Amino acid sequence: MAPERDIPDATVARLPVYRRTLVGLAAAGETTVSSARLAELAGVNAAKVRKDLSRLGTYGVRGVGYEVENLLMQIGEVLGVNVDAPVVIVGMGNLGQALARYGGFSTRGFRVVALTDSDPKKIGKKFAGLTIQHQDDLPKIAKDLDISVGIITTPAEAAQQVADELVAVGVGSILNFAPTVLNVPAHIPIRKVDLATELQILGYYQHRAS
Amino acid sequence: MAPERDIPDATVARLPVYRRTLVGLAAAGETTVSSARLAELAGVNAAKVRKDLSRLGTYGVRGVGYEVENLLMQIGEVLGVNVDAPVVIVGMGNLGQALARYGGFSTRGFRVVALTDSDPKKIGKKFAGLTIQHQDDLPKIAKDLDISVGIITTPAEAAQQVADELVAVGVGSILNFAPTVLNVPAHIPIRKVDLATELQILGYYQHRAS
DNA sequence: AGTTGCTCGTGAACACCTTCACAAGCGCTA
DNA sequence: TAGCGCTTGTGAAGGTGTTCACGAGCAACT
Ligand SMILES: NC(=O)c1ccc[n+]([C@@H]2O[C@H](COP(=O)([O-])OP(=O)(O)OC[C@H]3O[C@@H](n4cnc5c(N)ncnc54)[C@H](O)[C@@H]3O)[C@@H](O)[C@H]2O)c1
Ligand SMILES: NC(=O)c1ccc[n+]([C@@H]2O[C@H](COP(=O)([O-])OP(=O)(O)OC[C@H]3O[C@@H](n4cnc5c(N)ncnc54)[C@H](O)[C@@H]3O)[C@@H](O)[C@H]2O)c1
Repeated sequence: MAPERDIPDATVARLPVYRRTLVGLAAAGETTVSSARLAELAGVNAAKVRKDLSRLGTYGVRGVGYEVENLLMQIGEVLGVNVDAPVVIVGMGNLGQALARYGGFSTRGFRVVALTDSDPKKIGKKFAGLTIQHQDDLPKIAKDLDISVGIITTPAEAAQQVADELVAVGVGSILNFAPTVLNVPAHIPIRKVDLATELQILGYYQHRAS
Repeated sequence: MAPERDIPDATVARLPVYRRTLVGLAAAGETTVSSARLAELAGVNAAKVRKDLSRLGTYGVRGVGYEVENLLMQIGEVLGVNVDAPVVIVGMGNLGQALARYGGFSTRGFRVVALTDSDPKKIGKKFAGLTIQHQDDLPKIAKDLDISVGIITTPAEAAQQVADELVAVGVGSILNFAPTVLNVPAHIPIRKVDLATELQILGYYQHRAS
């Protein structure tokens, strides 16, 4: 039951990519895959794949490769994809609406179960079968639906306050789209998706090449 | 003129965060900032800030700190934020529309100048002052507007094809939102923004904590 | 000018990650 | 059972990134 502990961060970050690749292979009817092939499809080095997978306690078969289904199950176990985590999206502007309508969550172990906003004009509107509720009702929503993940898509100025509210109602992890650094207790995992930062990084490499 | 070469990847990835922080400080009327303060606001270690900034050839003043305006200019120079890079968004679905309406590009050196899609029903629609054009017209668009950056927000299945088309018309860098690994020539910088991956990484850390 | 307090820049140590290279192991065939 | 081809798992080496710790330098005040 217990997945192996202490998987390196770099490995954890690659597991979802392996998983996605394996889902594709399984759909194509492949039953086994070598580290070399998986590496090519996932865009990484083959030795890295083997080292990563060995961290799971997963063992491949020498001379043959890894069993696709088995590997999928093991990675799913480690990532917790097999449990369905309830998600709330806070801030139903441009981005929040796009996320609410996105269908790619369900196959990855996440289910958007609530949408909130602080703008009275938005309350009551529907997206993808859910009604936007007021941010002030978050405590009740979180309790009723046992919210586990919070996604922040508010303007940067409101993001810290929203993060505090999410932590207060017991959310277990946070994904932040607002371009600002958030302070949360150390035990709450938090990650950011920062489009503008990515573009600027690209800017550097392109700029430098010329 | 020439910025220092060979800035480590890890440093480059942090420069946009420093920049954003400095913009905030400048707006608040601060003229100098210490590495300790900048570190706290940017959520990193102070020694790291100093090492990063020393890579720019930027010099602070001992006993005082760094001059905010000067630092902003230097980072902007390195990132190429001071030139206005024309951007095309390919795939005007949920996400593409949200990005098209997003106002945060202009202050970071990027300007969305064209939107394309392959769905005839979407051609001609307007977003944020731009009209969606057909993907087949990309060569002409790229030439006329001197497109420098391509953002891919199509379904994963179409992403590689779109990437090839972007490369063919001479785009200088690519930002990919589709959950798939893209193959592009080595000289084209490419980065991905992968929401589902981020959620799964969070899943691991949350799962593990329990 | 001398002293004090603060902050930078950086060498050195450490931790983490990647890559190479190869022995060990598996399945298949004869 | 022996031999062969293929692929894994991992020790070791090399590289990158982080953090510590401290000398050096500037400003301000006496
Ligand atoms: N739209 C994009 O493509 C894009 C791209 C990159 C980053 N971002 C970032 O994502 C965030 C959202 O962007 P957007 O374009 O959707 O902005 P938006 O202004 O369209 O939407 C923000 C929403 O948050 C709500 N809100 C504000 N304060 C709130 C609070 N305290 N509690 C709950 N809801 C609150 C607003 O009512 C609004 O509906 C911003 O931080 C932006 O910088 C957006
Ligand atoms: N919407 C989200 O919140 C979200 C979140 C994470 C990832 N993504 C990813 O971003 C991508 C877009 O998501 P979406 O929800 O906007 O999808 P969507 O289906 O709403 O939009 C895709 C658009 O791309 C267009 N398109 C398809 N093939 C094309 C081609 N060859 N050339 C040009 N345009 C083409 C379609 O006509 C459509 O308008 C997907 O890969 C999705 O997995 C989306």
